[in-house]
Amino acid sequence: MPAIGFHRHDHAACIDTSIAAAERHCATHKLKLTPVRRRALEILLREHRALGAYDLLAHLSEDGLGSQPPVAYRALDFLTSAGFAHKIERLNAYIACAHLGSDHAPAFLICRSCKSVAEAETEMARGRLGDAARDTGFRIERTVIEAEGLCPDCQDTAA
Amino acid sequence: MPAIGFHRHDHAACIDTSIAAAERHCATHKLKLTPVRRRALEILLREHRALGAYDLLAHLSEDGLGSQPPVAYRALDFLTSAGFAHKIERLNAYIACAHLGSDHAPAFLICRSCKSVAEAETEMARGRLGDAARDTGFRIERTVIEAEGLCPDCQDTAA
DNA sequence: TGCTATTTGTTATGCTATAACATATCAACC
DNA sequence: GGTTGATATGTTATAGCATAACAAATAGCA
Repeated sequence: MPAIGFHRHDHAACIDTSIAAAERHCATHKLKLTPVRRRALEILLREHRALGAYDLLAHLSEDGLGSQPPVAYRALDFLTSAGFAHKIERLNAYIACAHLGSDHAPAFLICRSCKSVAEAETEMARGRLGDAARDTGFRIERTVIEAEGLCPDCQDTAA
Repeated sequence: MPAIGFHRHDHAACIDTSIAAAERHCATHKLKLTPVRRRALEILLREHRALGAYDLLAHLSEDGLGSQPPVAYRALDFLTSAGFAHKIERLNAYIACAHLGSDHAPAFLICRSCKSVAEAETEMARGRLGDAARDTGFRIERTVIEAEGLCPDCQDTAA
């Protein structure tokens, strides 16, 4: 299972590994992976794409785990706070973390054609953002780094 | 008037310069800076902060220039397409471009305390995002680069 | 002038997100 | 074991962001 990229991988194993990592992280940090939260994470992992909060809610609802928006948003708050999922600001959507367990500042490549999203890692202090922050004395706490464009497959299709 | 930063500058001159640059750009590119569009740009420049579409609409409405959401969104579409304004995805808000006229990939520093926003410039191919794109064959068309944190003033206040 | 494309006006609606309060569950402590 | 406080869930209502669709006006050009 590659950390970055649009290619295929052993998805069932990827889900199991991620859930196990989430459980370890919760045990270590005294967080509770309750049924709703765990199911939400499973759904995001299984879909393997950015889901809107209401899409997630629809899935949760099928499983009898809440039917009102706050249920989904609370689960997403937990997952994003714990680093198990990320919000894609450009899409107002949420995606399971691809490097679950490590503390990181994620970056995303978003295909405008097939809507697939790949996660990379960044260093907050690098690039112009870091330069600008240093120049002005700004203290960065969180970064949103997203690129929109065409993934390799969709470039081929277009050509 | 500095391109980057949170400090004071000659704001009236900054507005005039930007409007003039916008007019030149429209003349060159056969774009129409209609009354609504021009007023919207003036409002964004004058406010000098990120405004929600409905905030902008309220200002336009005071001037008798439309009272329904699409009016604001159309003006914003025009301004952002032309590069006269940018959307801050993290805030669902819009801000006048600080380097109006030049083609660029903007980056933003957003203070979570006072909500001020500073614009810097980036190179799309730099940093991890560019590395990841090259590694995977992804073709970047647009980037969203935003940092959230504390500006120098708010760091001082907190201390 | 008449044609066409663009812009604006307006209604209605859909998607995204949270405030507020009630209820339930859990863990720690006496 | 029961009380207490903190955390999590259920539910209603509403706020905030954005666009589809169509009608009317306006501008540029043959």
